[in-house]
This record gives sequence, C-alpha cells and structure tokens, in this order.
Amino acid sequence: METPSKNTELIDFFVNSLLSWYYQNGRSFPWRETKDPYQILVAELMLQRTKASQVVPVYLEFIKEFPDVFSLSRASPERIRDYFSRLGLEWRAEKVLTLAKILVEKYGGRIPCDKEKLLSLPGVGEYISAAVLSFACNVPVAVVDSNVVRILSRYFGITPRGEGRRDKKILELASKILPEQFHREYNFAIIDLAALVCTPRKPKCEMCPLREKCSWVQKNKKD
DNA sequence: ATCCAGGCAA
DNA sequence: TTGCCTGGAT
Repeated sequence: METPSKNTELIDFFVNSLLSWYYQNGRSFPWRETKDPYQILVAELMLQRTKASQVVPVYLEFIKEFPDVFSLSRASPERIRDYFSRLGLEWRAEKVLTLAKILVEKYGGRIPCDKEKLLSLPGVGEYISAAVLSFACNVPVAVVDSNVVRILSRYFGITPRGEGRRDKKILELASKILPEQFHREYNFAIIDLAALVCTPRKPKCEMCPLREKCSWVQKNKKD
C-alpha cells in the first residue's frame, strides 16, 4: 500500500531533480546541437569507450569531410581509419564503411527510425539504437549504458544480477522512469550526471541533486 | 595484470 | 543467455 506511492515519489523526485540539474549543469556537445540521424550515429560510433572531450575535434573534422552518409559511403577505408585510430577504434573503421554502404544501398541514405532495422546494422547494438531513436528520431526510449545502470542501482538501491545492461529489473525501471515528453533531455541529463557527479569511483555526492533520496548515500553515511 | 563495456556470435 | 573482442584506464 505504501510501496507504490513511495516509488512514485522516489521517481518523481529523481526525474524532476535530474532535469533541473541538467538545465543548469548539463554539458554541450556538437552532436547535441543536431537531430540529424547521420551525425548522431557517427557521434555514437565514436563515443564508445572514449571520453567525449577527446571525440569533439575528431567528430568535427569527420563531419566536415563526410557531411552525409553518401560521402561516407564513397570514402576509402584508410581515410576512415585515420579518424577512428585517433580514438583507439581503428579496428572498427571497416565496419563503419560497410554500415554507410548498407545505409545508401538498402535505405536510400536515410537512417531508419526503427529499432529492428537499426539493430540489424553492423556496429549498432542496443545502446546506439536507443541513442539514435531518442536523440534523432524523437522516439521516447531509455538509453541505458553502464553509467545509467550505475545511477539507477545506486539511487534505487538495486543490485543488478550480473551485468546491468542485461538485468531485466534495471531495464524495466529505466523505461518506467523515462519522462516521455522530455526523453531527449532526460537521457542527456542522466549521462551527464554519471560523467560529472555520479562517477564510478569517488562520486561527488555533495553536489548531487539526488542525494536527499539516494539509497547509496544513505547506506554509505556510516563510513 | 586486471577490469571495463558495447557489439556480437555461439 | 553466456562468453569473447578490443585497447584505454586503473
């Protein structure tokens, strides 16, 4: 009887605090200024396992040389590798070219706003698919990476079974929380909070907008 | 030396 | 669903 309303309260506080924090403290990146699915896709391919600040110059140069999927599909593998090697992702360059060619030949150069079609593309999994859908296609889906998992499990006091990205509880919670009207801002917000405040080690709980109701903060007060 | 993390194959 | 791949971070 009291659990559902408490959960709702917990969720409302989470979403409201997170969003207002984001409007004050959120980061700005070139790929957040656009809703072009191609540019979003390129950014996400580059952002995997790479610090965003390091991606910025590479991304800008890449988009300048390959402003759309057609120009990319005509690029040489070596030229693409030049960019991705700067990010430690040169082993992916070949896949990027394959991806561009498929987009041109099969989809007429348009990135499909469809989960199944996105997942069928080489180099695109759950994470990038969700990112493209929310950031470019205006489809309200929760973007869940290990950073998001960390925040949800800390705040709500959930211990994921094995990997969080494969934990049903976490995924259900993530989509339950997602505010449909503000899904894009919300997804950016949770990514930024994870990067700036709720870091894996030594999180800056003093400056966290969620600390009042964070289960992890309460548990660690003893220390 | 080990861990991490999203994509992917078995 | 489980384990491997890759290379930067710890």
